Amino acid sequence: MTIREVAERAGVGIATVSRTLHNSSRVSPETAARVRRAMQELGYRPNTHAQSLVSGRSHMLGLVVSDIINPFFPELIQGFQDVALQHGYDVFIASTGYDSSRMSHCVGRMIERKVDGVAIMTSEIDPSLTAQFANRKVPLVFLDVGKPGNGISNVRIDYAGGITDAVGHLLGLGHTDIAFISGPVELKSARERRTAFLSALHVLGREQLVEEGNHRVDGGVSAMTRLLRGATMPTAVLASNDLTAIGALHGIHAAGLRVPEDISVVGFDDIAMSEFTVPPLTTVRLPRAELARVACDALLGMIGAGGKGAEVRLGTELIIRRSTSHRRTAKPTPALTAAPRS
Amino acid sequence: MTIREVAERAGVGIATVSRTLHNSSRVSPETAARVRRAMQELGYRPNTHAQSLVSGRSHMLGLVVSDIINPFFPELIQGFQDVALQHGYDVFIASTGYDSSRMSHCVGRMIERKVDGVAIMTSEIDPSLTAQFANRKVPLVFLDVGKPGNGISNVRIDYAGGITDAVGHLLGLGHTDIAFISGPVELKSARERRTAFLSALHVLGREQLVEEGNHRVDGGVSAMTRLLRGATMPTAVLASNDLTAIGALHGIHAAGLRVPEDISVVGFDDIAMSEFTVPPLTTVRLPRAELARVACDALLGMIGAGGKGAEVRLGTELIIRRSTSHRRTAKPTPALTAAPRS
DNA sequence: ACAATCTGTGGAAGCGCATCCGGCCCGCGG
DNA sequence: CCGCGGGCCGGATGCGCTTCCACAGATTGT
Repeated sequence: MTIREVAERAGVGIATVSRTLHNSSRVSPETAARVRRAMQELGYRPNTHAQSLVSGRSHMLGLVVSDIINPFFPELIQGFQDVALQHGYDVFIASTGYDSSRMSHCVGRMIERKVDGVAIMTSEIDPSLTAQFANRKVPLVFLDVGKPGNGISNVRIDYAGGITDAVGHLLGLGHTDIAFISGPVELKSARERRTAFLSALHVLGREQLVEEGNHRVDGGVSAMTRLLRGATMPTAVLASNDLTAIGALHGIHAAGLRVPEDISVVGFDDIAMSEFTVPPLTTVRLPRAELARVACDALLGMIGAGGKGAEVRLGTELIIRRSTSHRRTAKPTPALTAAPRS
Repeated sequence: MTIREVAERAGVGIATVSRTLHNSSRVSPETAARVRRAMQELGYRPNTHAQSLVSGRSHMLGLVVSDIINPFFPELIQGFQDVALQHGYDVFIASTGYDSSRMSHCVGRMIERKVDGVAIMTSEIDPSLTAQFANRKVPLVFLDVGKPGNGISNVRIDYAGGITDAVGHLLGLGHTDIAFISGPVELKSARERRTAFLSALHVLGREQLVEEGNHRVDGGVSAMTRLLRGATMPTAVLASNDLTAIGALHGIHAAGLRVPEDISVVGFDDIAMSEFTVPPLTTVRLPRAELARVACDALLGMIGAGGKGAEVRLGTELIIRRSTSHRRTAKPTPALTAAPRS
């Protein structure tokens, strides 16, 4: 099924078919209609590889994420795909799973497939890989870690603002023994949140409780367990992301304590699941849909205009649910609290 | 950067470069080494569009899922991609979001991009769309709903077995008032589970409580709420998938009841989150990684051999965690139970 | 010794398409 | 009535690659 067969059936030349396909004004309406009918009848589909070969563009966008299993990313992917599809682009997803060789492989494939632009929504990427894109003049959008320049844009999230809001909320509830469960230190965005926590609590002038997690549930569980065994038990815990907070919820429950009566918990991201945890999680919403839209728009803008990159800033929003409450005057011990498990 | 430049630099013909690229034995080792060095120095990458144009194959596999936000699918996607990548294939993901026009659009793009095979991991697909693939001799793998044939394979999950196990577990714990929260009736796999539940409980010879959900958390919440308001309150609830079960957990907690003391809950799927709910969810594991592997293998097999399709069956496994326990002798009412919320 | 193979290589055709360029026909002004 | 411009259209070309075919030189069998 080629353009030639369509041309034959419609009784026109192949050039006319091609023009019709692209809604060129240089085809008379009657001819166009005839061509379109022929395409319809034959079930014709243009071969994108031939199109790409001739045009040098693939109408594909690359999207690099670190872990598709992390609920943060599917929502991002969805939003990104929505925008891309609207503009006639397809999305080529690379989930690296924190594996640098796989990452490198995927970058290679993207180059071979001649993606028109790439959104790198993870900070765990080797600069030599991004350089490969830059060398080939592939527009890039980074999350947090990019420096805007020629063909490079960056979306910056105001993590510090979000953390400050969360700490303010906890302080307002009377909490002073507030612990933080951080993400992996290698992650720039995680370090940023940790730093913001520390400086937000600096006013209290005392040593702060910080445990390291891994931005996954299991890390939250073990960090929480360590916190519970510590000398000073916190009355509130702020987690670097929602998965970690869910882990904390789990850890607290396993220790026979209750949320928020005994300990308040705050997350970060507002993944879909947070609304339905037990109890529903107070968290800082990171606007993923908007992030996706902004990133995709930035990419499309650079493709179209070949223009300079830009930096876009995105704020956050505190979502108060039921995992936070006023600090209790008397701190309970596990022994005094009925274990909710039979 | 084309094959011609590489040929020039290596002092050979383009045919030799192409042969080197494909590790043809018809190139002398010395020449091959020279060519490879030239490719290295130039940072050469073959243009896949040219390759696809000439070969008619794209080395891409399509993967159709209904909702990438549903945690079931990211894990499936991950597994599928793993296998595909190992065999040198890239994956083109279409998340339809239950929108048939988007679905149709994505199918069109897959055809245009000449995918070598498609895994359709959702039953919500219009037969006319799958026919488009079949007409073009694109191998297909279905989940549950396919009839194996020429170029069509099917992976069948033993939902009935899983449901029977779950019901058996509950029966063994002394429960007799067991409710079921089904998925959407349009979904064949959901109907299958519902039917299995009904026939597994047929032995009790009484009317069964069934509420309809939507395979999402919110549907689980509202179905559970309805159940709690009903004339006979169940002592155990079986949900059609884990998301629904999580919703049930939420609904029970919101009503001031406890799991599993007051009501036992069982899910289906065993998504990653189930391990960390409060309390951890007893559920029926659907082997997603294996499902992905089997589906991808089936596809690759059909591509390679052009062979007939086959049907593969996959069993399930009951995972017992903490959301189920023995039936209490005295059923509590909400008023008698301390509401765990301040 | 010569022919018959075999090995390593290069040239050229063609995959399906977009697009440049040239040709046709119509209607207009001179 | 002729020339000329503009609106439509068709053919040729080339995108980068694979692969068929041709060919030169080396190797073997007879």
